[in-house]
Amino acid sequence: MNIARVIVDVPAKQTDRAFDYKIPSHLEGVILPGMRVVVPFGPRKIQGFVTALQAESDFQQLKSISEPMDLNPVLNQELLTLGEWLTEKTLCYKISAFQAMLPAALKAKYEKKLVMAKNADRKLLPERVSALFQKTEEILWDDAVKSGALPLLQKEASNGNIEIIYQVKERVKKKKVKQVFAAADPNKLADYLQQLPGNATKQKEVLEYFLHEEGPVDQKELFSLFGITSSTIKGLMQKGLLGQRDVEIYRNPFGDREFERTEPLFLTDGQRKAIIPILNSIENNRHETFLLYGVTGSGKTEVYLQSIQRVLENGKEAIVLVPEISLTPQMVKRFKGRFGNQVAVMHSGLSAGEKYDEWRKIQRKEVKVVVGARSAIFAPFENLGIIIIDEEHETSYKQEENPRYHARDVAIERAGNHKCPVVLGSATPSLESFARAHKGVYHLLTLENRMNNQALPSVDIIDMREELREGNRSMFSRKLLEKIKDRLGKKEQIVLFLNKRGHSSFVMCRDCGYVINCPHCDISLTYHRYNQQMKCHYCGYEAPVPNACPECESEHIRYFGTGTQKVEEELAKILPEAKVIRMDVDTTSRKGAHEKLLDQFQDGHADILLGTQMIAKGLDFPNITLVGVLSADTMLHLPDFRSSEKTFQLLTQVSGRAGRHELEGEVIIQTYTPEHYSIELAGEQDYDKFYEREMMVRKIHRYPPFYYISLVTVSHEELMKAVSVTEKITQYIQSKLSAESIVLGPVASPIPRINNRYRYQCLIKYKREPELGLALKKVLDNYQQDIATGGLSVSIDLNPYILM
DNA sequence: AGCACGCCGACT
DNA sequence: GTCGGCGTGCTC
Repeated sequence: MNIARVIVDVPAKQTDRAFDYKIPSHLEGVILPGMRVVVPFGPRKIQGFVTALQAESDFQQLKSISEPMDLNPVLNQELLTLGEWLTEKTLCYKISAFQAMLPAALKAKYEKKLVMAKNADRKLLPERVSALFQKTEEILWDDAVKSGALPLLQKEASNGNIEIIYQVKERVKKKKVKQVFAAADPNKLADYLQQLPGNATKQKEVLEYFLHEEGPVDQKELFSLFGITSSTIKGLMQKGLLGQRDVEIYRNPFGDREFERTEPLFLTDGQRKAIIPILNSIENNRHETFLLYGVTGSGKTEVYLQSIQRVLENGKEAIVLVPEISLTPQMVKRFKGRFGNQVAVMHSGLSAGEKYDEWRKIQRKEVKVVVGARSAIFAPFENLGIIIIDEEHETSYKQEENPRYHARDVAIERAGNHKCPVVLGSATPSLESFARAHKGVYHLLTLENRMNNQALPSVDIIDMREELREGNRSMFSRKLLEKIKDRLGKKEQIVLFLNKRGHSSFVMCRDCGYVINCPHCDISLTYHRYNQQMKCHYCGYEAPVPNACPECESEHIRYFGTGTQKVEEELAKILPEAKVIRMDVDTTSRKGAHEKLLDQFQDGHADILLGTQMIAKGLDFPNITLVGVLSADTMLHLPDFRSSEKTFQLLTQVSGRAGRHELEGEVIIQTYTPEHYSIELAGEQDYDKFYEREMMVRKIHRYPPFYYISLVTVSHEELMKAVSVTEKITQYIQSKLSAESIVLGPVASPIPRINNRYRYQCLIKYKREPELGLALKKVLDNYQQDIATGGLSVSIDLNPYILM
């Protein structure tokens, strides 16, 4: 078994297979499946993943593995197999699947450099070249290109005077601290202490310290303790009195924060009824998917916590997924509070190094629970007892780049491997999941009442067209304003929700109606007030607001649409006494800002919390009695068959923020389309009715959950190329499918151009097409050349969540 | 994805 | 005659 099958780090069709390598004798038994290795590949060296060991290979001229990159495999057998599965399910490259399962820190970094050959005679080198090597031993390739001396250097390389080397490097280093310890016994230290000259005061102090404390001490601590620098330590080390070593440590994103321990709460009848089947499944090692459907505030989290507790008692591990956006300190607190340092947390707010450290805690079995966003589903546990997905309906569980996986699917696959339950929790389940629960594919568990039986808040829907007709042109309806004033008077708190950050959404000329678009994308530019710039959210293009309309030269340029910033300004104008905290991507991007703002609000330092998406979930403050949704329809008109569902879910989630404790809550929803069923039913907080209504719509239009959908998006710099390729793909797919399936296309994408690339697409709706995956694979094969060199891009999503 | 190899046009 | 353009095919 001295041959390794290796998947190399070259994401391309032609290299999407295993390459065999010899394992050099000194590495036999060291190299194991799941390890990262450095291998020679053509003239360069690259990273690869060992997927298996074997005794023989069909290939004649095997090369040898250069070196291992890990002491222990980073992928266990289950994850290796899961990688294969991912590849098939999402049509991605094997290497992409493996990399998606690991923290980004483990992705290789490559360096290409030039060094002088060992036997090269400096004097024989051209002057320009030897001058370059005067300062450094090695020259980075990119620097060589910039210097313009590359042709010369290459010539010397072919003469054998210069070597081109390829290096594979780690992206992130393990964090280490230097520790100092006594390297001699106390007697010897005491002896030396005597011999030291009187002016060596610092050395004396340090030695005296080590007479009592022999143990390793962080060097930093010594520095601050005695006001010394490393030279003092070095001096003592040279005398053989002290020793120094590097110790690996974890970065600690939570500081030395203590989390207050909590005990399991007494379950309500409803919770108890819901948890029994889950515990049953845990005890019997049964793979089963539960849909835990409970209104906001019904205590789903406690059900999760106690299920996990049972899993831990059985010596197994748990994965909890929460949407990125609600992975708030509040959420972390609940899990760390219950399970202490058995919990690892993985979310995008952590640096690459911090994520890597949390991942290593899992890998080393130092923790038993991981709470994290989408990618935490790949946590390298080996003894999973439960997987929980909170806010199951959230679209952020779908990865929108390759591999385009849905965490829910991965969860069910992994739970199948481990014979353990999956719990999907939501107050507003996705139609797909609720339908599956109805069909009995998932086991439906319902929490009907809020804890302490609080009433759901009362919801008022305000028709903003009516307001306009009656002369109210502000963004606040009279009723909302009145209620806000009322709460301000009572010292109760208010949450205002707006689904848009920034200032205005687009810039338009009032005279001719010209909307300023991005020159590279077919999308309007967004106005950002802080720097007076218009920005494209797709390609990053930025430009100042023009003084005059580019079309008609009118100076009546106006900003349309309302963002959080603008609301904040407006509030300051009409309610100057109100203290407002604004929470959106712009105010929470700094580390810890999120928590700080929430703490401020909780401590009553503000009356109004104004924010986007991110305040829709998880907030649980007793003093909130009014929730205002400033514009319910912002997402309703998106070209997306799920827009009604998303609107309903969002409104329901936001409404749930009010009146969770003793005080009763009220919700005001402002809208221009009050008659739309998703808004009307959100007002009535009737999920079941919404489900029925929406299912009818989906059935008529043949969308999920009645049909599966797949989306092929083609893009190219030339419009005609994009169109013709999409046309051919559409025809081919059509010819491969049964009569019940529907192929829509080719049509321009909802955003027909991004970054100067034209985008066309083809949507496939089907009930059963076992051959579709194969056909789509063939499509990719067929256009492989154009994709590789012709600037063509073909992306395939087998279950898209964003149709743009 | 790189990179080498190879086959054609424009220059010392 | 050679330098360098980028099309083609290979990487264990």
